[in-house]
This record gives sequence, C-alpha cells and structure tokens, in this order.
Amino acid sequence: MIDPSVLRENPDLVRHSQRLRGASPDLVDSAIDADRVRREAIGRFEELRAEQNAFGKRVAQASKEDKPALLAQVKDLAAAVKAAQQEAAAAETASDAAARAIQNIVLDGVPAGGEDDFVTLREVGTRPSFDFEPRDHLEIGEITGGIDMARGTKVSGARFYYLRGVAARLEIALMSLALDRVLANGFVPMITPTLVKPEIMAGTGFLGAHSDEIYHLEEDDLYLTGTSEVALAGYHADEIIDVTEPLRYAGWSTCYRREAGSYGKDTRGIIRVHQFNKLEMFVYIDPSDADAEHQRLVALQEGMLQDLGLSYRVIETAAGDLGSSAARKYDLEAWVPTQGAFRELTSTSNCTTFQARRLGTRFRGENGKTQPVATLNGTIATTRWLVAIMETHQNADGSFTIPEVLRPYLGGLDVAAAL
RNA sequence: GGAGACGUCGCAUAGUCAGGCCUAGUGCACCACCCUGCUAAGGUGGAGUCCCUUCACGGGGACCAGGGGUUCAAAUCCCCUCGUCUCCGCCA
Repeated sequence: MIDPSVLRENPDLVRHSQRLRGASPDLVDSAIDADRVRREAIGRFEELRAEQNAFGKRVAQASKEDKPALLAQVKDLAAAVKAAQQEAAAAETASDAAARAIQNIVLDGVPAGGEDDFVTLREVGTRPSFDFEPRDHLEIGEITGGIDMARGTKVSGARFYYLRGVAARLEIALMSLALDRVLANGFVPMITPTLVKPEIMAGTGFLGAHSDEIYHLEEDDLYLTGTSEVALAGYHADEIIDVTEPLRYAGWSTCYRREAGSYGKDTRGIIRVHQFNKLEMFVYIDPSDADAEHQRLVALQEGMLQDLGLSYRVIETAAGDLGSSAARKYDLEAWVPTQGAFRELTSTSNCTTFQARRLGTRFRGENGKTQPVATLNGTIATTRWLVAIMETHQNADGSFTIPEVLRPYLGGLDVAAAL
C-alpha cells in the first residue's frame, strides 16, 4: 500500500508511477476521493459518539426519577450513532480497497514499459563454446539418470518431474552452498509454511492482476506459496520490530506456481514447472538503507553465479514488469547454450514500505514514532539453476562437470557420469 | 472429530457471576529525575496501538482474540468464528 500522505500531497508522483507501469492513473483520483469520504464519515461518527458518551455519564449519575426523561432523549441519538458508525466502517473499507488497488511507486531511474523494455546493466563471464553439438538440460538429465519428466507427468500431470540420483543431490548441494553463503552474511535460516492465509497473500501484493498464478485450496481457504517471500513477509505482520540492525532471513521452501497463461511455453524440461525448491533472501530494514541493501543482495547473487562458472547478465526490469509490490527489480539471467538466450535465474526486489504498510510491520524511528519498515527479497538458489549448470558444464558424452564450489557438498564428486 | 477450560494495554494478573464511580486497577520490566551509596534499594513522575482534527500546544474517537447482536450504556449478557490448553477418538 502506498503512503496515504503521498497520495494526498503529491498525487502527480503516484499518477506518473502508474503510467510508467502501464497501470491506470485514474485509480489515484478514486483513492483520493474515497479517502476524503472516509475522513468525513469518521468525523460525523466521532462527533455523535462524543455526544453519546457525555450523555451516558449523565444517565449513570442521574437520580431514579430523572432517568426515564434522559433515556427518552438519547434513544434517537443511539440510532444516529449506529448509522454513522456503519457509514464510517463502510467508507473505511472502500477507502482501503481503493488505496490497495494502487501499485508501489517506482523508484527513480526505473525504465518505462513492459517485459521487453529492460535495461542491461552488465554482462559477466564468457559464454561457453563446444566442439560438439551441445545437448539441452533434459537430454543431459536423462543421460545422467537425473531428470524423469515422463513419470512426473504420469503421477502429477504436465510440468511435474522427478529429480533423482545425481540431479537430486545436485539440487541439495546447490541449496546447501547458498545456505552457507547467506549464513556467512548474517541471515537467519528459516523453513517456512507453504500454505498461507488470504490476508498474508494479499498483504504481499500477490493477489492482484496475477492471482491466477496461485494455487488456492478452496476447502481451507489457504494459498500455496510461489515463494517463501510470502511467509517471510508475513512473519512480522502486525508487529513493531527493531531494525537498528536489519533483520535478514533466508527461507528454504518448495514453491508452487500454476503457470496459467504460459501454455506451450518452455514445455521441455524443468525450466518452467509447477513445483520447485528455492532459497530466498528476505530483509526487513530502515527505509533509508533499503537501496544499499538491494545492491548487497545483487552482489550475493552474482557471487553465486560467478563461482558456479555461469555466464550471465544483470538487467533492470521495466516498470510494467515489476510486481505490484516492487519499486525496483533486478534480474540475473544466465546464458543457456541450447536456447541461445539468457534465462532468469534470480530476481531481487526492493519493495520499499509497500508490503510492510499492508502487513502492519513497523519500527520506531528517531522521534519514537512508529513507521513502516522497508522489505527486500531475492533468490539465492533455485531448481532452475540446474538447467544452466548442466548445459554450461556439459561434456561430449552427455556427462557434466560439477563446479568446484559444489563438490564438497557432493562427497567430492567431480563429474556426473553418463549412465 | 467429540467434551471441557481459557483468550484483558511488553510479561504476569485483577475486573466478567450481580452491565453504568473501568477514563481498565496492580506487580514486574521500561524511560526521566531525585535520594542514597556499591555489584542493590527507595521516592516522584512518565509511558500502549490505531484513526480524526490542529502550523503547533492540544482536543476527540476507537481498541479487552476477531466478527455480529441485546441495551440509553458491554471487558462484563447472547450468538458465530479463530486460537491455546486438558482429556477422549482417529492417524502417514
């Protein structure tokens, strides 16, 4: 949710942000109107209530013979108070809904436009070249006995898979390496719930335009999370926390995505699947330090990709491709040889105070007043990375070489052999 | 799934049976000052969250797990939901 005072005092800033995203600037005006209606309704109710409270005291102190007359007088007042209270509550709900419809205000420098309007910040590493015809990750996965799509489909349907043998171990190794990295950087490891309540899912901003991406359990009214960001953002909901030192968490969880609207896209292999694992960094921080922290998260991600020997680029996504909560987002995309393209391996967003305001997570500022914290999130390892690792480090016989940083987590194994 | 007990402003509790001196008391912890003096004690005062209003000082309102109802008036009475604990049942 955006800051209501910004909405009131600087609506043009918000309208501009909405335009950059390709979202409606008119939402700003309806939110301002709803806010005005809300404040007027509250004013009317409180005036009446104050009158009623004063009367209540007189009734309580009145003598037996005076009471009936007083009671007759306030009867109408009681009805008026009740009506005013209901109006105020309705106005509050409407105003809140209008404010929540507006997406986060994008930060300075975020490019306008949609998915294709990103800006490449840098390219790192050399793209691999082969003196043989390179195989794609699924073929390598099958040759090494690591990926079984057919049985995944048999048991659970399209976009499900089994990782087995060396690939199963590789994923755990990758996640363990990432966990050690974040531990060294002061993150608290967490294993998080993957089913969350509607208000938490809504608070993180995932129930907007892309809510059809999310699995919902009708019977229990719970949502399956597509990232542990959701559970980590909800962790401190409705709390006043101390961010003198930023709170840094790393959530390890299975992630579920419906992938609605991506029919026919990435149908081969494990690039786009309904279920995968991810280690996600999440930070609660003083808003004035959020930007610097964002850079630190990117640096951690780049360190991982570099040490895994991957070629990648860092892009800043355009406003229209940001989630509704994000004010700035960087993606790291690894070069995937058989696709001749960069594919997203990580994403890291600065959500400024947007999520925290929706979820009621505050801290005490210098003057002792409570104010919303800033939140950031970013991927540090996920199943999709196996694609780039396998393809980049493949050998002529269909085997692939294990990057050195992962070998300690695989009992020293240096090559995933062709079976 | 069944039965019972419970849910109060950081923690611990009073208040609920008998609705209105509850503007929710007390202890601990916390902050400031004073006194004293040595790994402490005592005194005075302050202090919750959210909203409205005000340049500000201030003023007003809401909040006793959440929601609804009864009433002039609800922490207190009634209903629903959620959660915790105990016992029983069931179970990967």
